[in-house]
Amino acid sequence: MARYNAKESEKHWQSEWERHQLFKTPEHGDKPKCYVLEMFPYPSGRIHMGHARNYTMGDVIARFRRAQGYNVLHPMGWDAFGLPAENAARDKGVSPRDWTYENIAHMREGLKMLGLSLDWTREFATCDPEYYHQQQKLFLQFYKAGFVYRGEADVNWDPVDQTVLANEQVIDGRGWRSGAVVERRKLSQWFFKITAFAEELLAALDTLDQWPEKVRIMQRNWIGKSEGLKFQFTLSDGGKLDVFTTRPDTLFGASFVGLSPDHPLTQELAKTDLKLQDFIAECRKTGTAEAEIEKADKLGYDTGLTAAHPFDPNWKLPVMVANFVLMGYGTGAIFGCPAHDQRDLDFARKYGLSVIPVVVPSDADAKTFSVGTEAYVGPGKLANSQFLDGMTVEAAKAEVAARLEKAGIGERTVNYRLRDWLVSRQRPWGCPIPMVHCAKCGVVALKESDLPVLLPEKIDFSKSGNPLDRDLNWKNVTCPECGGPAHRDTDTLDTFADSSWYFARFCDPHAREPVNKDAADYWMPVDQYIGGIEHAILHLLYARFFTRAMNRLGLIGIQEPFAGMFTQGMVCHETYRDADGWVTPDEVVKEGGKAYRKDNHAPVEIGSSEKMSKSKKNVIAPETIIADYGADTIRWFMLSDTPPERDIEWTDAGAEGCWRFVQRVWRLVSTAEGLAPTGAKIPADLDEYSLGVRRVVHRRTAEITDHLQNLRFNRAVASIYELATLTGSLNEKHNGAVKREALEALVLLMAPMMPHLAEECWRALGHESFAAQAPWPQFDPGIIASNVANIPIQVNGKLRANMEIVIGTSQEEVLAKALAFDAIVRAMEGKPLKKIIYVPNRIVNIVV
RNA sequence: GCGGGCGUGGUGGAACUGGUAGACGCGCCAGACUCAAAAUCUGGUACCGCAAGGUGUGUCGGUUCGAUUCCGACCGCCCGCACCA
Repeated sequence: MARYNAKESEKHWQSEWERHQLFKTPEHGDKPKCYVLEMFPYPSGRIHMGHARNYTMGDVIARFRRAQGYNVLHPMGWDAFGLPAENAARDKGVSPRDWTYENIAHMREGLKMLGLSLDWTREFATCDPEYYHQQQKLFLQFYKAGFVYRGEADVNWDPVDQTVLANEQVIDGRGWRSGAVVERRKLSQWFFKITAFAEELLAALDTLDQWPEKVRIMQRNWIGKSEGLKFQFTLSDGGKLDVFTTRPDTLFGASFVGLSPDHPLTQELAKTDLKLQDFIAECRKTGTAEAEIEKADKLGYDTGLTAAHPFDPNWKLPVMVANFVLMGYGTGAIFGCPAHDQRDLDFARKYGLSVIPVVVPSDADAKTFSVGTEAYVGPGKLANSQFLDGMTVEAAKAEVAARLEKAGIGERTVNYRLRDWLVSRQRPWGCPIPMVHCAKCGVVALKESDLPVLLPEKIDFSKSGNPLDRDLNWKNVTCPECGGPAHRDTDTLDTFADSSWYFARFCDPHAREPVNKDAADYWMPVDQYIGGIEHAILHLLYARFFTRAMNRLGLIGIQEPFAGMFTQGMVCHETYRDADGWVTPDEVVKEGGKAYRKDNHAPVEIGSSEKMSKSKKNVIAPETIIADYGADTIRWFMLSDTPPERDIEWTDAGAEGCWRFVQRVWRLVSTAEGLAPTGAKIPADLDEYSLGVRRVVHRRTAEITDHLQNLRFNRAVASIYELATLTGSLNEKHNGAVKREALEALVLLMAPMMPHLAEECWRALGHESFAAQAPWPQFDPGIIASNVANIPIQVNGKLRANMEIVIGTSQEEVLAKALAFDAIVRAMEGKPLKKIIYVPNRIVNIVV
């Protein structure tokens, strides 16, 4: 018997599949449809283990559904605009376009080596002019429908490179290339009005029952609906100030009024207050990232103004500008109640403001209750609050709201944390925004007939700033309204826009409109979407928004793009380091649990397992593994052991184990003896010996089907191991047709996971057809059923004995048998029987 | 800071709606085959104990006849936070 040659076999079957166009999307027909999609990759140059994991899972679903008789759409494309291409262009002097398409070519080969059942005829890249042309049309339609508007937003500005920086390009407050201290600057930019859909996007989460609960929770929190009260303070200079609060009940605990540094009133005051200008400048040194702003030390500036308490005009609260008050949330102004909000408390302690507890927990005394360094945010009764004293938090909220509404200075409002989506990017490698700025007509939208706005052939990265802004040939145009001189918008769209509708485009990737409605009506929504948890919020929310906006425009019939969602975990590996820093796995040999350098045998420290990353040098390239063991081995590894939603650790030992299993299956099939011919009927009068085998085969078939339906790949793998062990134990005493049934079940059940090996085995079993086209094995519940059950017997919840009963044995009989066991008698000795619990056909528990 | 998640043998993990904790894989140990090694096959493997038995699912507490599973508090690690994708 020859060893299984994965390299040859995989190449052979991949070309056979392609020659017979097995994975070309079928015509609509009357079969049920199944749209399987994995998040398309950024073409970084090489596939990595994360891709291998993600695309293997999707491929298993696609192949499984095809076998079950579904029409399957399983496409692939490229999320091809973005920063890395610009960085490469700047560093290596290549064009971002060439760099990107070369990477795509490499990665396409890498993916093909995995044996994925993709319809490559539908492939596109978001940087294809054809794709971003359609995206520009969408932008114009969104604009006409009022889903796009112009507003101001902060950006990270690098004063040396004269450019806007992404958050990841800001390191410790400095530009990553120039090292210059980054400033926050305001720019006039384009926004998508996602907040118009806030309530819908929130409410519809409840309908997404095939999404992970944690993703829905994250989205819910991100949208951040809060019901609260907006009310007005009267200031000492006679002005009015609106604040928003979700805790009106704590109004008597107020000790200051906080203004955002970006609040219009702050800006107004700064005009005549140099120190405030300095303070605002200081606040702007903090980056634009929320985490950074909230982690920064609390800073405040006393404006000298005071605000009168709405229930006591003589009670004056200082009005302070505070760096932790965000302009984008509520009204950009708050009242601070230090006793019941941690940020306010930190701030109050720093600036010596009073801390008055007004909500007292039920087990504390109002007279002595005080707040130290930790704010009390739990439930309780109101105190120190005049007419609110003794009320619950909820009642007090309602009371304050009612009184302020009656006084005409307050209004109950709903507020969302969700902000509108800023889509302008000052970058040259993105989808150009199809707008023109005219001195006379202002901002003018292009006509559809003027599209596409193509990126310039050559993008000049030799100087600082945005290349599109400097390319006057490209930038200068005539105004579509008045024909006078005008210039293009030199910003491009956030690459999140590109990935917000590509799934709809795959339904007909070359349609003359963004979306072919007929095709989308058939294929959408995506039945199973798979991707990383890191996209749980933004990408999914933006895609949901796009789909709704397109729905309003009549471009698509559905509201929610992804019926089923699954987020897979990351791929990790041990890290190694020596005195000179990180060491790559292939520079290391391991002996007896210790690691050494291959070249000079110097000891290497083994570090924790972490997400594979270039920076920690703990990357294993899928191509290497495929070259050594083949695609089926890497696929099997990705599906084995670790539940798909959890992080997986790549280990050499595990890979070798998978490889051995590939060989074992091949040996089982190729050396099988005494099989009945293909298509042989199983005799009705089977002996118990062969019947027992059938029972297990059908039981495993049922299990594996169920596991795959629920994306429990690791469990399916475990069941296949058990099935393999069973087929290995078959001998000359077993019926030949039963043996064939067992082996064919093994091959077809593993086929979605190890498709190449399955084809080879299918041939070896005498079939001329493709395993990839064979129908999914069926199981017969009548064969699975067993008439005996094992019953554990416990005394006081502790296992003492086991017995076998015939299912349906009466309770009396079961208990009598249980009480007769030696071990039970011994365990009960000298203790009076209290009661017996019997769960039919499951367990007996004797309480003494 | 805010939000989300995870924690079970030497190791990855399994345990359906609260009902025998450790399926299956890796590793390790023993045996078979072999001149030998590799590969393969068979058996064993939570911990303590000769055994009877006892102890065990991050820690502490609670509910229950019975808790890995439900509740509360804590500890540790990981992810997201709007210009990375």
